[in-house]
Amino acid sequence: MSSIAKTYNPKQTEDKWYACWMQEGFFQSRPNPHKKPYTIVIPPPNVTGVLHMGHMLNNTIQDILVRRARMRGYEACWVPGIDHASIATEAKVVKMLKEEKGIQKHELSREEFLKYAWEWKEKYGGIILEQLKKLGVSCDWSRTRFTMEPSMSAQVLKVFIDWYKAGYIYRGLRMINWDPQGKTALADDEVIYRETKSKLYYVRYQVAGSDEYIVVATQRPETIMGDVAIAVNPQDERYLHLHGKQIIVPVVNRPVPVITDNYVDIQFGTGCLKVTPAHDLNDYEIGQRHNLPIIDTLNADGTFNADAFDNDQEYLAVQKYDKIDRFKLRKIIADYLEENGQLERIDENYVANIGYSERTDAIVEPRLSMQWFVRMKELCQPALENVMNDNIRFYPAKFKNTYRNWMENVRDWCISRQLWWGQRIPAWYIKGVDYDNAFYNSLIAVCLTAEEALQELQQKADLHNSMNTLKVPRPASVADIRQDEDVLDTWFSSGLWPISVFDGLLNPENEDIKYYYPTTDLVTAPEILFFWVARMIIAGYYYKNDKPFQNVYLTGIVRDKLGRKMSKSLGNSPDPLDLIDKYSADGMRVGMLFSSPAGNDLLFDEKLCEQGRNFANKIWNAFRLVKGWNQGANLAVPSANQTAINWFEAKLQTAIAEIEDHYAKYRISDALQAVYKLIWDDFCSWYLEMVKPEYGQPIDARTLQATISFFETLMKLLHPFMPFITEEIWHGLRERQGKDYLIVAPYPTVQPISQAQKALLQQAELAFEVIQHVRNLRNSKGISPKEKLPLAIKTPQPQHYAKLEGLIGKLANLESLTYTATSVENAVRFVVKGDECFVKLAQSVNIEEEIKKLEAELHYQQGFLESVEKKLANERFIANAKPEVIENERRKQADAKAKIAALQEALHALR
RNA sequence: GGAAGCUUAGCUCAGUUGGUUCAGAGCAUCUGCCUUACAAGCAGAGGGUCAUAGGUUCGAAUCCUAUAGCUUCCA
Repeated sequence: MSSIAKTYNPKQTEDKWYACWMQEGFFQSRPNPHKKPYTIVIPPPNVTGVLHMGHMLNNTIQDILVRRARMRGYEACWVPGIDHASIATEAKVVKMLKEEKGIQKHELSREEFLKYAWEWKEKYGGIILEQLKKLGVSCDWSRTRFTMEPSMSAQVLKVFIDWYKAGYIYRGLRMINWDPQGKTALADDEVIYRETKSKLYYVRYQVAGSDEYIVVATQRPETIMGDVAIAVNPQDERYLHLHGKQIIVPVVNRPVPVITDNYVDIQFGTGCLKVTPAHDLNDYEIGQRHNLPIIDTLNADGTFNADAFDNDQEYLAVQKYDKIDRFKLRKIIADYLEENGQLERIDENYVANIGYSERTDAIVEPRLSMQWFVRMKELCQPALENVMNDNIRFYPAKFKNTYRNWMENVRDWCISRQLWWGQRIPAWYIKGVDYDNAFYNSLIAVCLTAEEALQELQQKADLHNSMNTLKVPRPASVADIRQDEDVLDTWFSSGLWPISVFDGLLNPENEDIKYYYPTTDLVTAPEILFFWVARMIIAGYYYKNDKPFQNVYLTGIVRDKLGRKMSKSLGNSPDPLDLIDKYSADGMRVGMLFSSPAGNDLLFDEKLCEQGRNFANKIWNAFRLVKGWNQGANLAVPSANQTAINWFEAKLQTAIAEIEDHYAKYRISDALQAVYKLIWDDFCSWYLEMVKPEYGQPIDARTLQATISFFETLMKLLHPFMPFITEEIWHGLRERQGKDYLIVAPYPTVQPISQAQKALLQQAELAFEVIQHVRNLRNSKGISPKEKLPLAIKTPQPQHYAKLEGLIGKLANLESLTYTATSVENAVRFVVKGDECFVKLAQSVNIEEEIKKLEAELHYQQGFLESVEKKLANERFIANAKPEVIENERRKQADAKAKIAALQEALHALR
């Protein structure tokens, strides 16, 4: 025994076994017609990211599922990979170039920039995947994919072209969310709304041809120059007299009409709304309804654009503001209004819901822009249906609601990004044609190469010129055409992930896609239910006419103890690698799981990892104990040991069934909890104590072999959660040959238990109760656990105890266990079921105390019996309740009666 | 503004079809133990009007309604 360390040392163990598993190729998967596939595609982490607690949780769960499937005989395939994270990566590379090399992005050509970006990706891109190995994840690393590698990009472009040709992708002028810092459009869901303290400016607008003025409340005075109308609610009596009048817009002195629109909230501000269609989504919609002009006063970088003003007088008025940043301009305009007596007041305590870019955190600007869109409505139909009818199951199911809500109100998806890092949109234009005008949309070629595009554009130009008086130039060579500058949204490529990782779009008949698709489980965060999950489902039904995965397990958000989301800026996130270092990967995995029911956020506490580490140590010491036993020659198995073996065998079977049930419902942390209890409580605290030989004594062969075999089963059950220590112990329990590794050992299956086993489990419960009473008695009387005590049981059914006598004697440290027909004098007594138990003590018994204790128990039992009998006396209960429920109440009644009788007898004897 | 969800022990959470010996676990607390596998441990104990108010039912933590508080998603 001395050769095994007293505390478990995970460090070498973990590195050793991970290397072994890799070398033996256990993670690698190939289509195998003799096995059923079990497939997971990893939610690809960002190339820019660092490992955080969310990855830990997410990948721990995936690994548990994969490892269990592998042991259960499935062909388990976990495909890892990373995504290119267009905006985030480009921002990082731009920053790096500026800080390290003093290069501005605009000084570089697209090709030069991309060269740097790829270098950056090569250097940092795989970090997370490397770090995940420390966690023990069993991904098939030979299948690692990257969303921008050529074969993946080719698939992305194919989809763009397909969907364009099918009419699902179009180019259009839309109000989009513009990130002035990233200088790119954002999808709706890339905008994060936060309550932000702001100011509300009350500005006076003069009514044309009168001295009257109205007051308009605005949060953004810098947009005043783009005002094209004043809107009031038609019901608003304060402004009835202004209907049809003209109002003079300050600064530019533009007369604009007063219009009425139900959108205007009478309560908000003054009830007058300035309408600036170019800079507010609602205003844009009002503008559309009322046929208002659009004056776009902002440049792409968020500065003022004086060129937007066609009217000379207006141009002269605003010329001085040209190229001034929007926030500086806000101040300037406010000051200007103030000086001209047009600013009535400022509400300094206004809180507005302001949109920020998810990537750059810049305040998002609504902007009209020519972008590419996916028409969602029709594509979403099968994706919605198949979730609602449970063809794809969500765990927890409550997310179906959220999903439906989004799918039913889905809006077209803006997929173009004004960036370089990403798949460049395969759309081609004729140089010299003004494509800002949607009229020329018919002169766009969507195809892979410039050569194809040239041909197509020539034809289109010819056709156009034959039908229109406004001619366009006919491109003579590829030099006369240009490709779209923009790239595609990253989610456009990750939405294809479950198909594209198997090369299923360009090579749809290949072995892999046929075998592994649809994948089995997807584990991800609810935050990206729409970004990602929904889009994979859409693509899945479009291209494979089948779901991309059968089950979606949605994890919670990892928060700190105070319930705050873990973030770098708050500094409240521990470094997962430090935690692994401190508590081992096994400990960390257990810590993550301990408090994470599906879909609920988990408040992470390092204590849980500590608990995981302690658990590993507990197992380790159980292992030390068993390894320390010497098998005695020709020793017969003692009957107490045989009972212990029979009991644990039965216990094990019920636990396996329970664990199985938890897994079936994706209650992973409950499954862990059940394994934890089985090992710590049932195996270590009860079973090992039952069979443990006295110090230095040998153990019989039957018991030793049974114990080792139990230990093996337990390691199998625990392996998905704690892969390292279990593999270590697996190899420590027996000599192993060849590929006899736990990672591929067959997982225990549920065996039904017999009536005899059920009875034994019940008898053991009774015995445990007796043992606990005796232990409690020692505690309360200050009697040492070493002092042996005599126990007498007064029972009409001694056979209930017969099998476990030896074990009761051992675990309660009894001097004797006898049955008695009469009360034992001068003894401490307790009642188990209907049986009175007596422990005679050397010290004298405090009769008063004993009476009090028994009376309290009696009082409770009587109350309980009363409630049960009330139920049974109720005719309607007897009439309505299910037979087994009534049966149960009868049993409760009988048990309580027996117990009361025993208690009364005990009290009678004492008095 | 629209929608969904949550509220159970000091803390974090289970509680499956309404009925299992007064509602369970882990952590924390308290008591006693350095008992020859384990102090990263052992043996025990205490702790809950299941948010509030009604309702349905023989029976409610569980179903319904309202109220309060919290959270998330969408706009």
